[in-house]
Amino acid sequence: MNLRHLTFRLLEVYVTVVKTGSVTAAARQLHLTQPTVSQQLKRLAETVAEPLFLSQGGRFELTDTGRELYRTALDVTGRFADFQDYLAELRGGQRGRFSIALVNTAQYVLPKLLGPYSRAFPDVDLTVEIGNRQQLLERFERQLDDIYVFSHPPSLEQAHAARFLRNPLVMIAPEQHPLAREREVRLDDILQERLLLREPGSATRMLFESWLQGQGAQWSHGLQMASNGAIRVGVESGMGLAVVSRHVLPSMHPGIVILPVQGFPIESHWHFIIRRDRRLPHAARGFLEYAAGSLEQCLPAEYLCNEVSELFSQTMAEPE
Amino acid sequence: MNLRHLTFRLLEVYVTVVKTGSVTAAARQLHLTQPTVSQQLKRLAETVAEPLFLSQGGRFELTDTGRELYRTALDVTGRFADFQDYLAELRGGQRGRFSIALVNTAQYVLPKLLGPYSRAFPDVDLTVEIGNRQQLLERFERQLDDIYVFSHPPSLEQAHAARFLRNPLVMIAPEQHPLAREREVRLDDILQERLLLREPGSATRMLFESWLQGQGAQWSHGLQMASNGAIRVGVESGMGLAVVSRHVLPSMHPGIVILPVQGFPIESHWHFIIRRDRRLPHAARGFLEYAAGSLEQCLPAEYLCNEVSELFSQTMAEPE
DNA sequence: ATTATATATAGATAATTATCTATGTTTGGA
DNA sequence: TCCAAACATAGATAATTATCTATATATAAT
Repeated sequence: MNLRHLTFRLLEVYVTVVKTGSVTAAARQLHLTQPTVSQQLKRLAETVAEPLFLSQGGRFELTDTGRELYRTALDVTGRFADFQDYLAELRGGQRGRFSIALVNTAQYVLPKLLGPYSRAFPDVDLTVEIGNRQQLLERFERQLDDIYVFSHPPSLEQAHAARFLRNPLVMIAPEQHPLAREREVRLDDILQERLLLREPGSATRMLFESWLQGQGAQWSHGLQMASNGAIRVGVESGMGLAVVSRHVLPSMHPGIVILPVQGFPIESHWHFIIRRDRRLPHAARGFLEYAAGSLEQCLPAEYLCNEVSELFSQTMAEPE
Repeated sequence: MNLRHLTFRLLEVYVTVVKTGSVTAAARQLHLTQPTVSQQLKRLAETVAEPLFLSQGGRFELTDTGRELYRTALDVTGRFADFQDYLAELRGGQRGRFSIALVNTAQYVLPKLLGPYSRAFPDVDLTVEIGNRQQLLERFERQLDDIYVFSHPPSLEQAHAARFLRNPLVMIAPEQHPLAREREVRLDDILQERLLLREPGSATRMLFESWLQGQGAQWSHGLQMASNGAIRVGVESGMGLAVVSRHVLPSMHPGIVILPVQGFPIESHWHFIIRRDRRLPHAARGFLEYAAGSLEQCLPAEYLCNEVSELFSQTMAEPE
């Protein structure tokens, strides 16, 4: 037999024999029969092609070679145990890396979850990608990320999705706006106003436009702005009205009011999305588990909609 | 597959692949075919149950797990290589231990060989046992030593033997002895003298007595002394004559003369003896090889009789 | 687009391992 | 001197490994 064919198991057996000082004891400890261990020893000695023990009978004593092999075996199995610890941590989601891609709007909220998570699992390397819906869809196509956050999941053929947070869209107006004090505002009352809109690839815009279409209405004047922050400031300084996620507004938002337009807020939800065909890193799974358990502590109760655990039942059910 | 069944060979393959950065190159280097290496990699990844590479196509990149495994594999195979170095040294006879048992008389000569040997191989642990023939025979029976030095080998059934040095027995007398100046002395002339003899178990005594018997003669007065040194001093101070190995006398030996008795010196040889049934430690073999090559440099030419290398042909011819 | 190169998959097989049960053989005590 | 405990040997078998040849597929460079 060649040294190459030496297995870790065999070294493990050898170490146990040396530690216990007895073949029979080692066999008991390893849940093997005594002859099995005897034969393993014999094979090991043949492999090394040097005697490892003196006195074949009764108790035995190590030769120098045996002692040297014992040292080697301890080092080697120990080093390997380290690697297995590494794997265990990895699998427990306490270590590793994953990437998560967010739609722009979600960046106002997700840090509240990601922050505590990162503090709890400092050995996980986390990459956060941000883009509008269009950009994210491209990343999704190219399988660049492990978890995506969309308000409307792409084709469920390829992905699993679970809602985790309400994302109400509200109509906002400057404080000085004539309708700012009304109890209720009808859509028709504002269709002539100027509306600040996100770019076409944006989810917020898509949602609003499809809602509008459902109402059979059409807006007259629009002005496109690339960021939610810019829109907020624009509204504040009287440039017009806008439809934004409720989360874009800080809890206190002087200078801006939410108009109680009929049919508003437009309800939508953010989802965690994972691809069916991509192996989910343990760390990513760990994050989702963390989210399932800690969403309540991290985010305001009024927006909660924790269905994250459904992801697990979906993925568990899948064939390997 | 279980991590236990992991072989060193597999790690070696993995390390080679990572080092060369290519399956094909690794295969060439290891004298394997490319599919073999591919499959080994696959098996390894299955064993670890984590992906080790990204991008199945073209060139690949290690994952974190792959890198960690690479580190582990390097450590482990490196540690194991150390052990193999140890084995190589052991087998080269540069390291290890053995014991050699000498008859009393040989202790006057063997240090001249053992000294240079020990300086040349400082990592060999050497034990030298000394006793008279009888004591050595007992050690031989109990298989306590690796090499024995006898003048007459015990049963060759059980042992291999090879002569390495002449051991002439001489008759010595005090300088003042009446026959000290004679050209030749007849045995009859001295049979009445007092003879200082070693104890019955001694080889020198046995040899001399059997020679005497061959001559049909018998000695009248004897006096037993336990050591060659004591005998030499005894003769020097006029206690009587003695038969000793020529090697017992220093090259200059004032106060003592060698009597030119008829039939003297009694010729005999020292042999290196090794048991057939006992595994010869590599270091012991190394010593014998050293002896075969360096006897000439270590011992006076007049006593040389280097047949040590015959031991090797004998042992080589033996079935395993 | 074509081709050359690198990698993956499939299918086969001899060698080896891991393990058992049953049965000898030593060896240290009672 | 005889026994019990520990170790070794033999023979058997299912699982696994190591390796091949032949073939398919993907990638990068003309």
